[in-house]
Amino acid sequence: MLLSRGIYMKLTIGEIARQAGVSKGTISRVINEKSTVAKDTREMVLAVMERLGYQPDPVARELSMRSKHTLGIWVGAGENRLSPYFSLIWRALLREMQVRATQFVELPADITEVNRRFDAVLMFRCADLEARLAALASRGTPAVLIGHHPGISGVAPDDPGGGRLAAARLLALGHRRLLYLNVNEDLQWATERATGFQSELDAQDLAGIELTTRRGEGTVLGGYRMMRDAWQQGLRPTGVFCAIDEMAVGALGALEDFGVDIPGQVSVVGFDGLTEMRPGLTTVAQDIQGIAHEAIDLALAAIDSPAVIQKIVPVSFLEGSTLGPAPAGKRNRAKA
Amino acid sequence: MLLSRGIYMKLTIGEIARQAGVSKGTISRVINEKSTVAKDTREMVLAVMERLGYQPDPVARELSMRSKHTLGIWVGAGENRLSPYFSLIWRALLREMQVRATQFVELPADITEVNRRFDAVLMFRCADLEARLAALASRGTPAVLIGHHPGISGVAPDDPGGGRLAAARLLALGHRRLLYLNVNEDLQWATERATGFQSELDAQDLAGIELTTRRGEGTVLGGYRMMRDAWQQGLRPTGVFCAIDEMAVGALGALEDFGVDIPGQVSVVGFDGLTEMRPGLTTVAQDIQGIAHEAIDLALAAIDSPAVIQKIVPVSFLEGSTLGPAPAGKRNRAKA
DNA sequence: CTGAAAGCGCTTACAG
DNA sequence: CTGAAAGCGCTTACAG
Repeated sequence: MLLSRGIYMKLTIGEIARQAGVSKGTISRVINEKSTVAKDTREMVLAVMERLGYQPDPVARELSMRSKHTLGIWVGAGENRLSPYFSLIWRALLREMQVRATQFVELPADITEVNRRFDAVLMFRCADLEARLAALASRGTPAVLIGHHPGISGVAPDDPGGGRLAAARLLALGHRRLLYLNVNEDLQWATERATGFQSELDAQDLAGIELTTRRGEGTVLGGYRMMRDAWQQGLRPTGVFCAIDEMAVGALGALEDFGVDIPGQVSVVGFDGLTEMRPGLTTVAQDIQGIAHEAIDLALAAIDSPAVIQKIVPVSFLEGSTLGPAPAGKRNRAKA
Repeated sequence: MLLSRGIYMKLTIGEIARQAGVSKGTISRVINEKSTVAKDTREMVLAVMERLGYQPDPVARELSMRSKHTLGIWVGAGENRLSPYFSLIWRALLREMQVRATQFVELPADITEVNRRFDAVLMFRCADLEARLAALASRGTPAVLIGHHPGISGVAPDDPGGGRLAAARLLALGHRRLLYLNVNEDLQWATERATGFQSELDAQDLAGIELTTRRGEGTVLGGYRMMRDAWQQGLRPTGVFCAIDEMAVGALGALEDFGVDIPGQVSVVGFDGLTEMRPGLTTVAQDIQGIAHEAIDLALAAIDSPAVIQKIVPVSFLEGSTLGPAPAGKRNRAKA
């Protein structure tokens, strides 16, 4: 449909207002779902927007709506920015800030270069966390962590719960000989996933449970090597739980190379929910968008109050094609 | 330093203008490096901005500057959005659009859901490219490709040149027994990298060159498996060139598992420049930011003109620790 | 070389 | 329930 002022004119709230015969304020109220618009008016406006394919301009919304706050995201040198998980959480944060009309800026790794004032800063867990927190504290800038750490607001997935979930599902399917592939660094989330897994095994206290734990590099290659070595050394788990999906992908690769039937002989469960990496992967999924949402909430809250709030976002079990019942006849039988 | 209107006030151009004793217009001209500002004025303004740690608000700039155009990025279902390369190009595009004050929006995978009008759309190469181009053409929306394709504007790295570069370096270091690990899909860039590599070998026409090519999955695991199998089958290249860095990382892993000295016995060269994945990786690096820059240029140009422009962005050779001279005594010697 | 003013597209008190 | 108007922080003709 031709717009009256020329086809290349950007569609704005003004044009919608004109065609709908109401004021721009009313259009805005419809967009923002304010309750103060008459039903008829609302529907008429929506129809016009629909007909013209109008979408409000996010940049203008942001400038107009925003809280006057600037949030920084501080990615240090340590994080693996190329990891799939990081890529997802990053995009989730962007999307969230756009929706919340909050300005965000990426800080340089070296904070001494930062001249600009930030109302709050979002960080990821990293090796030099303490130093960074000190740097922020000395500037009086509140910090919020994706992860958790004593004395600072943060949001993290339910790592222990995820570990328990994985254990419960494996046990319910009859798996007794279990292998846990962990990362070789002492990372808090890794510890919690392991602890959760173990606690569920303890809680169920079934006969014949055998758990072997191995540690290695938290990558596809790391998972591959651990699984390959374990198998070569005669370990014959029926259920494998991996601290992160990358390792699960590697472990699956190794099992495939041995001609092992999945999930006929061995079931594999990962953690994070990156099924895009490996369609059909069974995994404990993080709610990445939810975490991003909470992180922004916490950051905004931290500007006004020094209260430390730690949020846990639930995880869910994504059942794919790499999980099945333990092979018949092997249940409860001791390792060869 | 305390701002006169309260410490929590957002620092704006108005405050800088007030403290510098000039108008907002002048501040803006300094920010934008217009040549029409007196040297003294400029320096004074810069000093004030520096002292206060002022940074212009990108959102306001965008709203005020922008070309009135909306660019869409169309990521289909096909791309591996979790790949490191995708993650980097995505962030580069974001940054570029921010700098260029161009509005951008991600389109849903299914274009029939798109009601909104886009002035141009940026796409990546994918399986259903033709169908997508047709969909855009029927709407009269110009498309620009990251990659290249007949009849459509696009920007791509110099894939053939990169292949040649890799070959030239390996040859110059005395490597004669070469292995090329390629992806198992017929992707244009893969073909061009291979062709470039081969063409340099042909051009130099040295004695004793042996090139083996293998194809496999374009992942770390794929590279690992190809290298492992090749080695197990007795292939003893001194130089390995991989179509993408992921494969190089995998190949290096396999060689490590065999206890092969790198680069003493074998040199490995990747493609893309993802040294973050593997510090010290020798690789043909793409200029990702440059590609993003050109892509936006082309998209903006496509709005005004139907001309088809194909841009090639140069690559560079990143010399890391996985490249060295061919082992002495093995040069020019035939394979065992 | 610089200032005053209009404008980017939207939101939101303030009236009515 | 709705309109008119001011404002978000910046840029850019237009004068001078």
